[in-house]
Amino acid sequence: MPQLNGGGGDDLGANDEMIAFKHEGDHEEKIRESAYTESDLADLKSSLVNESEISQNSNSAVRPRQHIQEDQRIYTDKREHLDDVPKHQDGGMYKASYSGYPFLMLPEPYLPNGPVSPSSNKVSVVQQGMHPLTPLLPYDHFNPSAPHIPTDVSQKPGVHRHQPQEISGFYQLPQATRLTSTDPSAWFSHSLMLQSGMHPTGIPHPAIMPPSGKQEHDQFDRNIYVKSHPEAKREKEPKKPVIKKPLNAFMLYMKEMRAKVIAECTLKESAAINQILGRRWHALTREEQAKYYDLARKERQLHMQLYPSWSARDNYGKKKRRKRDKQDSSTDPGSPKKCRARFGLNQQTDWCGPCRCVRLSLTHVFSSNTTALL
DNA sequence: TAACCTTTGAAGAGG
DNA sequence: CCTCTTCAAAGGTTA
Repeated sequence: MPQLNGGGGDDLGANDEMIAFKHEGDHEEKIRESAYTESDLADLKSSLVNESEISQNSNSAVRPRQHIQEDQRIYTDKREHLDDVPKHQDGGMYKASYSGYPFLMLPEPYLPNGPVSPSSNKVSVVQQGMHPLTPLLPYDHFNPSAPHIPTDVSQKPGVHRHQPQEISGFYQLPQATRLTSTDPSAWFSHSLMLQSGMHPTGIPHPAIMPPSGKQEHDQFDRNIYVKSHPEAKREKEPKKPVIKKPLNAFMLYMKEMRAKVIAECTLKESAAINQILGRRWHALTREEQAKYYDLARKERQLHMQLYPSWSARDNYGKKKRRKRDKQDSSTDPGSPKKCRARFGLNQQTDWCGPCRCVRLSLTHVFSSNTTALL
């Protein structure tokens, strides 16, 4: 997979973004689908969804190299477009206040009472009664009224003590929830967080996980490890808390949209939900995706500042994996993804539940997008 | 009980 | 430089 400019590039998207459904079988599915007679509206819609994806992706997910390069050229345009977004947002979008998230400031369209961007209505990220990104932002445990605000910022060498102006602007706390300290660096104390899994405000950072890696919501408040048995813990040798990877754009999108898809679909199986979300992700406009790329970029920036010495490599091997036989699911009859390929559109009664739901969801996506576009 | 499944994207490793 | 692998989330499923 082509690499983004991880350094100064500060990308908003991945280079292969235009190569949709790189995973096995999608190309095959598309071919099969296009071969079917469009006997019902749902099928038509579904096909058109794929067509739109295909057209975005130069007609196929599996193509000769020159086509891929073409994609990358196209994608470069997209990147340029995406790169523009934060520039616009620097003008103040991210200075908008947002309660519940300590670091990331959100563009106005995200605000519960803020203006709604007309471009953001296709797959709305705004949810009733809550901040639209609340479900995806892992920091909703943040308690601005935390009594403990350390005045002593860790002097650990190598840790950035002063947030760049850009960051402090981006991560400016909302008025109602702002800490009494006006020094953003006071929010971040690397050594403190590493030692205790806690944010210097006394609030644990979501990226910090117990060595077990297992999330225990009652103890961690989402991702945050809080020792419940300090004595017992003390006996064990102090293991370094696991600092998780920052979430990428799609992960942020999934966090936000998962509940919505589950509600629409009654499914809870994450594998199926994620398939739906993956397709919906591709159905998003560039602008809509740009929001998440931008959020992810800021996540990475924040993560880098919080844990300058952290590397993704640190977590390699943390998960014990069974023999990952990376089987080609196109040859795996048990793969729920392949029901359409196996049974065809005309025998959807043979499809498993997840596949039926994926299809229904795609139909829904198509309807939404078409409505929005019209 | 813990890995698997499933998705995209980021990052690292290795050829 | 390119390709492959791993890990981020999540929750039902499976070994």
